[in-house]
Amino acid sequence: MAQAHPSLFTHGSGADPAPVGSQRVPVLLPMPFAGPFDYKAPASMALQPGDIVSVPLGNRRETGVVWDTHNTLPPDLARPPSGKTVADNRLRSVAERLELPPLNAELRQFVDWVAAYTLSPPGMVLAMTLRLHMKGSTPTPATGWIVQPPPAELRLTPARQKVLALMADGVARTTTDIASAAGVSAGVVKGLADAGALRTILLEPERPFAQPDPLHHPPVLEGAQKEAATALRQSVNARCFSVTLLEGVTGSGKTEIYLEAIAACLEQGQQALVLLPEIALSAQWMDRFTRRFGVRPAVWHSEIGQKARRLTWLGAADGSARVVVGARSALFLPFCNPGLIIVDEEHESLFKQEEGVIYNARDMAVLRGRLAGFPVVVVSATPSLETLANAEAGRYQRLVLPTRHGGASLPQTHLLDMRAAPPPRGLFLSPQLVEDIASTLAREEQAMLFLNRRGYAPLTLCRTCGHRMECPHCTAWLVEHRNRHVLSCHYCDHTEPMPAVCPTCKSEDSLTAIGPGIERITEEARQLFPDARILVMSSDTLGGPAATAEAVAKIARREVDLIIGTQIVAKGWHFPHLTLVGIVDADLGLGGADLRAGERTIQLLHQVAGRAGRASTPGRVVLQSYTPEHPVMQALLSGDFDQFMEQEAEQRRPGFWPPYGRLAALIISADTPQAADEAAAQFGRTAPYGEGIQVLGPAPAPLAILRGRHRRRLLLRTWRSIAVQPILHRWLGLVQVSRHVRVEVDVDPVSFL
DNA sequence: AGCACGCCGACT
DNA sequence: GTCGGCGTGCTC
Repeated sequence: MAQAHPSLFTHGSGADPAPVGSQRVPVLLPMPFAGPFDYKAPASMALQPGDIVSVPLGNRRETGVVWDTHNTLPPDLARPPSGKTVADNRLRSVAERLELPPLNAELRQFVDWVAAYTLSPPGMVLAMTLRLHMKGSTPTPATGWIVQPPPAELRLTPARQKVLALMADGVARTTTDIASAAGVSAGVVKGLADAGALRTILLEPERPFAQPDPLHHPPVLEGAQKEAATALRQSVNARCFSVTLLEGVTGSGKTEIYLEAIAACLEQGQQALVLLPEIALSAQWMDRFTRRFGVRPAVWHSEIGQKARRLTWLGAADGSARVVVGARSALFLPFCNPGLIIVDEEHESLFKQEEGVIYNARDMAVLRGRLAGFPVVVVSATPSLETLANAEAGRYQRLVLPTRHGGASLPQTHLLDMRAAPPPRGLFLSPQLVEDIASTLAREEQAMLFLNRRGYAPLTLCRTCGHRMECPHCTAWLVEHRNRHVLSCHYCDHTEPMPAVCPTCKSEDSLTAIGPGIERITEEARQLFPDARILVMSSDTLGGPAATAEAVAKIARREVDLIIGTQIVAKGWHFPHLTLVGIVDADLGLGGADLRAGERTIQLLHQVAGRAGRASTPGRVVLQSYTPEHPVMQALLSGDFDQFMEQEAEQRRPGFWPPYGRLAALIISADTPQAADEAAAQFGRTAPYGEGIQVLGPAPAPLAILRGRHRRRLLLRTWRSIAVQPILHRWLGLVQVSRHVRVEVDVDPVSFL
């Protein structure tokens, strides 16, 4: 029969009753649970919130963090309590506390808020912080050797003498260091140790982060630059939450100015974080930082190695990493004393994480600053409408740098009406642009062609039967990559060989490339300028950060005449000899019903245009467009972005589109269209309603099939005064979807695909 | 997220 | 007759 007191009979894996003198602690695990799990721990372990612990879970061990008993969320974001509490006698015991710095209260609160804001399980947000990939439980500190008086009978071989000579300075070294420095084998070291001439000593943990010196090389600033730097320094010195928009055209010296904010932060003994949209591409940024502060900053992004990851994490936690520069995930590092976050290129959509925990690092940076009480600086030449609206409303301070510095002038912009002067059939560069490139090259200056499309041609069509080559797993055309003789999907990893005949009608030589990609433009340019030294910059031609840095260096050394690139060229590079930028298809990106298509296009094209004429020679920008009357083209022509953004604002205001309202998207995906439709219809039927609340959809997503999954979208739009999270919570609770249907919630969506 | 438990096809 | 597919459910 059932045991009267089960707890009396269980043993081993720890379901015994919590004895007096033990505590019940919530532990948040890096897993998609609704909240922390409770464990018990002996009072002698004296666990505190923030302690990193190892706990049993099922039949394995997991690393988690002792969490707070009471939540710190505002009512808007708080979730309904999960309800059930595990009885004392079913609690398992915390296995050990790990020798790692605890997560401070500020970071724990940040994790909870981000989880609540994005409707993600808090454990998944914690996982972004805990990405240490700790092998084993405790990190073993390295051990080294130092000399000690040898016993009299020690035999002194030549190899041993070399080691002892090296070690005479009393510095502790590891076996491998000794072996390589003394030019002997590791066996010699071992032999000396066994003979009693060396003894082990714990090495100090490595301090890989040299301290940046705020006085190393201060810039000479004047006028508006000086004022802006002073204002930023004041914000940092105030040591309280504020947000400042630092706005200035490309080449106006924004970086130098915000480096002054970092200097102020260093002077106060606090840590600074710089978020860049694509850290792997920023060799030039590192150089500027190093020139200013004398040392390189700590770096964080998703591809750094295990060791660097660990060091930067610990450096952030113990304060030895004074400045960290990183991609969006660096926002979740456990800084012990943060004093400043800079978000450079704040308008960049790369700050939006679109998978897993869906969040915008720019907005969450502002949140972290608010929770911990330090300033945040967002930086852009073309600020997002969201940020401009915040500045307008007085929530953000706005600093504007009106001119380029160092005598450089802004490039002149020319619009080419492609309807009036089209290129020859099958070609994509208009005669006027070709002439401009030719004369630029003749003057021995550099020119650039920009087209934001990889590959040779975006569409392959059969002239006989009209068949289009499409991805079998996505609603997308296959893009021809002629270099590799393949067709490839840009939304999944599908790649197939270029077929010889049409797969439908079997006609030979009937498949035709429609439209240009960067490879096709390169082909055209090689024919037009056979003597020019051409460099192609795209993610296909540049394997990684090292190759990108080398390409940029080649351009700076003037070993290239014509650069042909995708958006990789728009990343803030300094190309001093570049004087002409030709934009092959300025209209690209304006199609589709995307809320921010215009805004994004103008940001990208302005950024590309900004590559021209950064030194003393004036630059020229030529835009090829079939819609020159479009407001985006006109704004690029006049350079009046403020006016363009005001027009955008006026279009969004009446329908309470962001930033004058809030959006959240529900993306429903399933293996079959029926399952997706059924789930989407259920969400449609139970959609929230009320004043200031509206639901659009369900509708097939523009990418109706992605990686073989059928996708439907719904869009919740509310007044700005209404929080979307509680509405979404209630809504999700009303619908029970089958296990094969996935529902993603995207609060503040950027992409509408 | 992992991992075990649990029912239906192709093999030693 | 088993090994193993991944569908479902649980982990304090």
